[in-house]
Amino acid sequence: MVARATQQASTTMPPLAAADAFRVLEFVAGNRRVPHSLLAGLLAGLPPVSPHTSPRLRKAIALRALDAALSGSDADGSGEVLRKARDVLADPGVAACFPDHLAVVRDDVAALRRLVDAEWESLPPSEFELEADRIAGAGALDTWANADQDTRKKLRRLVGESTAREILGKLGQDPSKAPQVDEAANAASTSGANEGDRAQQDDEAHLGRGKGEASLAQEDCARHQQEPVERTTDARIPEKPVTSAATKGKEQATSSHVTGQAAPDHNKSHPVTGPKPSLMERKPSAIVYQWDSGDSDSERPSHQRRLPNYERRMRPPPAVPYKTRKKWTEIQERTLIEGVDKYGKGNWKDIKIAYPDVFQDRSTVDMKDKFRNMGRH
DNA sequence: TTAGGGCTAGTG
DNA sequence: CACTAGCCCTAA
Repeated sequence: MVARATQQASTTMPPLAAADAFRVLEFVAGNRRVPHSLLAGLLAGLPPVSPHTSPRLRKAIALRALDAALSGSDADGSGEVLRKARDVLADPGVAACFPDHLAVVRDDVAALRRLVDAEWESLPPSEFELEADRIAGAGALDTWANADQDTRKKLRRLVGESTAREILGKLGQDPSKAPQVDEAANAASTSGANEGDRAQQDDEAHLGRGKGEASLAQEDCARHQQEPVERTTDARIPEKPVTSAATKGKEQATSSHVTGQAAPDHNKSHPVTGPKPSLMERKPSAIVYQWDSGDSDSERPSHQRRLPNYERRMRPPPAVPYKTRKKWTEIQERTLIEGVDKYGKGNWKDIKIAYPDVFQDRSTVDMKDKFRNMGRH
């Protein structure tokens, strides 16, 4: 399966850029649950990666070597395990990864194992995880708050519709709140300065996170990386195949349901196609393979740990997202008219650039649509 | 980037 | 139910 996966990757996907290969490897190598054989398969399928840029990767590789050395039994008292571990630690590159204490405990296998466990636990988060945290995790509100409309669109693609809604909701654009509340908030904060505060409070309240920033994210990620490996049966990335003429027609027919809720599907006889593919949103049809977790495995020394059983289990489809609508303020309407007077109808880009504050959360298409609506009466 | 077609949440 | 405003999608 590993072989198949890597083969798949190398044949059906464009070759990974070195930087991306690095991220993949950095992420996978640092997950202790991923067996070394699997990592080796991955390495074979990726462009060459230099570990030198990432402490996490360096350390993960060193820890894997130590794990391998410590995996044998030392019950026979031959000292074989200890000798292997010493060999590994003799490598200055490995020793450099553990400046603190690990290199000191060279003749106590049990202590060494405990320390290796601790080192795994404290492995810094991968770039993937940090980035995910920035766009959909603890840092999401900041990132989204500072993103312009186009960037938000991209973010939305990445995190998926329901997560995007959740984040926007926390940013104070919650569609479930009464519109006048939204209006009031709008009027009160032309600058949006207090949005951040409120967002942060919301974030902490909703996510149960009271601690601060970077360290928090790190903790979070460190924890996640030791969590179960999930994998859908449909793990191949290109969810949306190259659009052929035939599928285009279908798509057009259904596309507008995409953002709508539980598409009523009236008068359309074909099956409802899912929302735009997102890298982070779960497909309703996805099947999850998951390590079963509920045991006290972490209490055992690493060499006695078993890889948990691989268990197939269905996940329910994600909650159906709702749409956010933002009413145009009077200022925006007036400015739009002024802009059209000044720059001419159709030069939406110019108008947007001319009044960046007013149209910060409006795309040029929004402006075009609004002007069309305004002209209808 | 823009124009235009079309869908739908929200409102009365 | 009808209508409108806001938004999305695609072609050009």
